[in-house]
Amino acid sequence: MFKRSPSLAEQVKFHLKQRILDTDFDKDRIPSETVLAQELNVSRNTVRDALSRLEMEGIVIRKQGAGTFVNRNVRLVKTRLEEIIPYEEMILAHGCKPAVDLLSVKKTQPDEQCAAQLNLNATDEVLSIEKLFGADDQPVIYSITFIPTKIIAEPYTKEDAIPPVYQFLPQFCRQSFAYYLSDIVPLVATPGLRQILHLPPRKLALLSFEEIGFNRDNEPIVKAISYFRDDLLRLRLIRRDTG
Amino acid sequence: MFKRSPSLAEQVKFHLKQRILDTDFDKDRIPSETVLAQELNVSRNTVRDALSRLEMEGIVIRKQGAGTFVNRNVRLVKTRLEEIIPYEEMILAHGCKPAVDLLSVKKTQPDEQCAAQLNLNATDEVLSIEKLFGADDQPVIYSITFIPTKIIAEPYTKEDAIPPVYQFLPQFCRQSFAYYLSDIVPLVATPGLRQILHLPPRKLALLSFEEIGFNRDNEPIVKAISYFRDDLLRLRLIRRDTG
DNA sequence: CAGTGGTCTAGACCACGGG
DNA sequence: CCGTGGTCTAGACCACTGG
Repeated sequence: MFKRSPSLAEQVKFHLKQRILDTDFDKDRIPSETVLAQELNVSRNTVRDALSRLEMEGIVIRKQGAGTFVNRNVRLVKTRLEEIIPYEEMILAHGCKPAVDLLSVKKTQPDEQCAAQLNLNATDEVLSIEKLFGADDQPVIYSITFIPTKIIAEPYTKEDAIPPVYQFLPQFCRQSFAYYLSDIVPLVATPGLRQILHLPPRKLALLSFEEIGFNRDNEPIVKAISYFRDDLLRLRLIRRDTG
Repeated sequence: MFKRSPSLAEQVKFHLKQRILDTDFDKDRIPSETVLAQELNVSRNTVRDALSRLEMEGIVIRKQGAGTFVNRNVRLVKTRLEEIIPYEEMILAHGCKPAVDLLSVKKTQPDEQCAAQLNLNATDEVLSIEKLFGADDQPVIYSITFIPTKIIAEPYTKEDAIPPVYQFLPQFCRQSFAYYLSDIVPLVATPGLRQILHLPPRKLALLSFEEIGFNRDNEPIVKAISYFRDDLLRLRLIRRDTG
């Protein structure tokens, strides 16, 4: 029934997700793990793996002794912070038409903080990429990305900077991407930001992400700052008791 | 070597965490899963379970074919948003002395939004609990919690409101607590908030959490709003590629 | 090539929930 | 009490990394 790659568990997860959307389970109750395992012809562990992922996303609630149930609340969760997803997808998940506008791509001298965060010398330069993301033709995210020029290994064009950085890095820098260390910072929009994001007069505060990206050798390879219209792009997440 | 409860995997995780702090592994490399399984006399799956949790916390990095390594960067992560932890612990993790000040406990009429979020009728009241958390005697978090009075089943005193709500609920409301659905919202501090949190003149923006808590039957049972001094209590997290 | 982590299986026992 | 999810085991094969 299933092939390998992506993993069986991932396929089972996808299958169940679809079934949850399509099917009306009795009282939102999902068949037991044993039954699912037999139906899908995989081991119970694999089913459990898939269900665990769905539970992490809040799509499903498990109760020992009772069963596994669909969580109808969590259609409200549009973004899962722990996962990196392209901003276009985030905008799509909010039901809007995404757009990307590449504002600029240029080599610059990093400021002191940025140089320190990326372990750069005084003479090292960075490639700075400015983008503006729109949702239904309204600007919602403004981001600046800094990549040390010394790690860029392949020739690139402006257009190559449009996709997410973590695709640029493997492609043009021969760098793996492992994870972001992200700070969530609130701020009062500066006049410059107000103009770029077309903020209405009443909208004063913005949310920003300040992120340092690391490769699999745990070396910092990219810095990114993103400013969000939190009123248009809700940042919502699920929090659980001590896992 | 280990007892059961908490789970073996949890104990192994704890054991490894200690060992990471105490031991200097060669080039930060942790023994292989097979070796650990033999040493600790548990199955490799259990070791993997423990390592997966450490990896989620960013404490460890795994590389297929190469090994598992300590991540020395992630001492910087003070808060894991996906997990609910008492604010006192969060403050402790920042290296500060935590304090709780119970500002008020009183029955009130919920506003329209709150009533809708908690599925309340027009006549239902809520117990509102105001707290102020300090770090090294400096106020850093101000929180208000709303619990529908109709679910309160046991007599309580003011002091019972000091611990986290998700302890109050099982104890006095016979309610299980399953998860929070949390919105992250930036805002410009109002004069009232400025006074409560003793904000310095330059500090304009605050971070707030607007959370609805659900029980295991997926019914909303509590609303909480928290305002953070993000400059004193850094909100930092690890983001990975699509799990 | 040997050794690592990644995935999957089949089977066992436990703890809990609801009838 | 039975059926559910929670935990653990032993063993297998794969994919990848590094020397």
